[in-house]
Amino acid sequence: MQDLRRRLSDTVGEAFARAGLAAELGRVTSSDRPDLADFQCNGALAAAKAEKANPRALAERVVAELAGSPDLARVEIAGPGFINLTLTDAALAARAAEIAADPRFGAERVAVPRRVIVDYGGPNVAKPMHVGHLRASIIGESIKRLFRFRGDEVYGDAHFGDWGFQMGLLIVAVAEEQPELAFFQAGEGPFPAESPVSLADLERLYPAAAARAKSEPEFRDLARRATAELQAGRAGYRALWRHFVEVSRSALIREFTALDVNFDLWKGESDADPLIAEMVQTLEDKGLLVLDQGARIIRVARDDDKRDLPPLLVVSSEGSAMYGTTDLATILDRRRTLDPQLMLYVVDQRQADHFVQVFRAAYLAGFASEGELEHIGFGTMNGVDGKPFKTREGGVLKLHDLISMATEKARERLTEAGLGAELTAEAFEATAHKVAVAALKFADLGAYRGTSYIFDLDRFMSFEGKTGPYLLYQAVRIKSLLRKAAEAGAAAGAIRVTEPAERELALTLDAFEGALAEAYAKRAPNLIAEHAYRLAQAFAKFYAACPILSATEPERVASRLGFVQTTLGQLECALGLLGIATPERM
RNA sequence: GCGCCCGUAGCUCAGCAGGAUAGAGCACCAGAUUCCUAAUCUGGGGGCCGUGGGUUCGAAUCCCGCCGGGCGCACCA
Repeated sequence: MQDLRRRLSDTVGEAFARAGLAAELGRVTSSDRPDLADFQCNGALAAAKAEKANPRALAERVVAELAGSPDLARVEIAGPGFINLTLTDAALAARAAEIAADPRFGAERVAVPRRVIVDYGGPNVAKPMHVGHLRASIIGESIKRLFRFRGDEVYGDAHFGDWGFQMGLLIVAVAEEQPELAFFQAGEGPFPAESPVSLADLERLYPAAAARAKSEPEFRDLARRATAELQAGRAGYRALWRHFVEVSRSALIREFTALDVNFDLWKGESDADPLIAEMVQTLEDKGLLVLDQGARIIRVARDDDKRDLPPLLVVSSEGSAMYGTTDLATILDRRRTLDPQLMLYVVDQRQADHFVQVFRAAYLAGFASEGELEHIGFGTMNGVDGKPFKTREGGVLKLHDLISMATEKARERLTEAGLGAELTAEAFEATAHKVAVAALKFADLGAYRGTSYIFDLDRFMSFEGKTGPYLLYQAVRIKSLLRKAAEAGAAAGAIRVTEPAERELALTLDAFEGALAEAYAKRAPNLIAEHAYRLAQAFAKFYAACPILSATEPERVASRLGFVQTTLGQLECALGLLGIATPERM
């Protein structure tokens, strides 16, 4: 069940072929001039360039071949040779009816599903999530949902940062504060089952230790040795480390759940550790490892590189694994377990070079084929001053505090609207939370992921304009209308298209598939956000222009209720792909 | 220094497989409600698309230079 754009592309493509031109030129797009037509084809212009012919004359030939197409009310040539296509109301109504009957609201599936791992979120042991994690979580979650909806078999992996130097830092920090702990004794244990540290301890110890490591080489070396010993399997360190991981993970899951971000896999960097020794041997056997300044590296530069790409560091001069090492071993691990056809890394754009290094190393080692690994980079979130987001005191804002701020603002707005009186305290709180999450997510996903954006809570939380709350409002208004319809015993029926607002709504509903297809191809959720907003707007127009329950004829009520129901379904579907849930009232 | 990204309306951002009059939201101005959530809708003003060249019948979009901003450049992730 294709969308109108695809069907028209086929029709017009055939007309191009019959006119002796390339069928690919028949590509149809939605009209740039909705006042003139529904769709357009610019193929005659491209054909004219190739054939050195008059574009209007070529367009005439194509249009002649289109004569008699039953769905087209008008076919016109405009300007230098645009072919403008206008559908009949009946064809539009038929398509709307298809969408209404479709549990996928007009969206298609990929022809050949792939197994895909989306690696996102990037939480770390001992580090509370901060605003920097917001984008990775929001964008990754949306891409995961989009790929899954398109029909791929998708696994979201949190890829927990639970290995490497920061663990050594924590171990020496705890050892310094509580040297009497059993964990620091040699031997195989047993070791205490209770964690000697709380989340607050970890959050206090880690930044202090990280800062000290920068200024005190002795301390840094101590931590490096601890890291190496942990990775070598020292039992006490392992036992202590497991406590760090558990304390951190349970806190992180709470944070992610608040954002409606859910992972299928909580694999950590440590899971790749058992593979490292073997992997290093394999890399050695393949002749990829080179000893350089005491470290073992893989050279990944290529002749046609425009700059000097540093090698991938596989084993540090201390003998420990680096994040590139675990990333590489993780690819090997995934190859052996899930064997995905695609791995998407939703990570800050600033790590682009790192991923180029890791991916090339993986290709060289034969752990993946060219094109199976993809870095989905994103820009930073900046403050209203245009600089990376900071708290008023200049520190990094915790994600938890950010969500609290947004929720508080949502409560204020809802109270202003008098919603507090209508809902139970519990329902009010749930709604406020939904509004807050919608505001944050829509603001983030509304902009193209690659560019940085300015975080302005007041703007995001506005109930007017291109915001999450506006979209929720439209959905809520529809739900309210449908409740009234149910009370009145009115039901949706055959869809008819008569009013201009109905035409526009039908065309917008049809555009869902195109938006999703492009969002999928470009890994760009902002296109879904854009569609959701257009749909909400088209509905608002329809709602203002067309009486629904109070329409005079029962057929019209039924038809319009069909539009209403379908709009709600597609809107909630689109918002769902953005990770946004709608409340019942607001 | 080398490389990557960005520069579009007062502000925040789309558009960039070249194509008609460059769009949206906010802000500003003017309207609309006996009726389904007006937290809405309608209309209006506002732009040498950073800049200078080039390719093309046609450039915000492609190529080159320059200016301005952000970021990255192995033993932290």
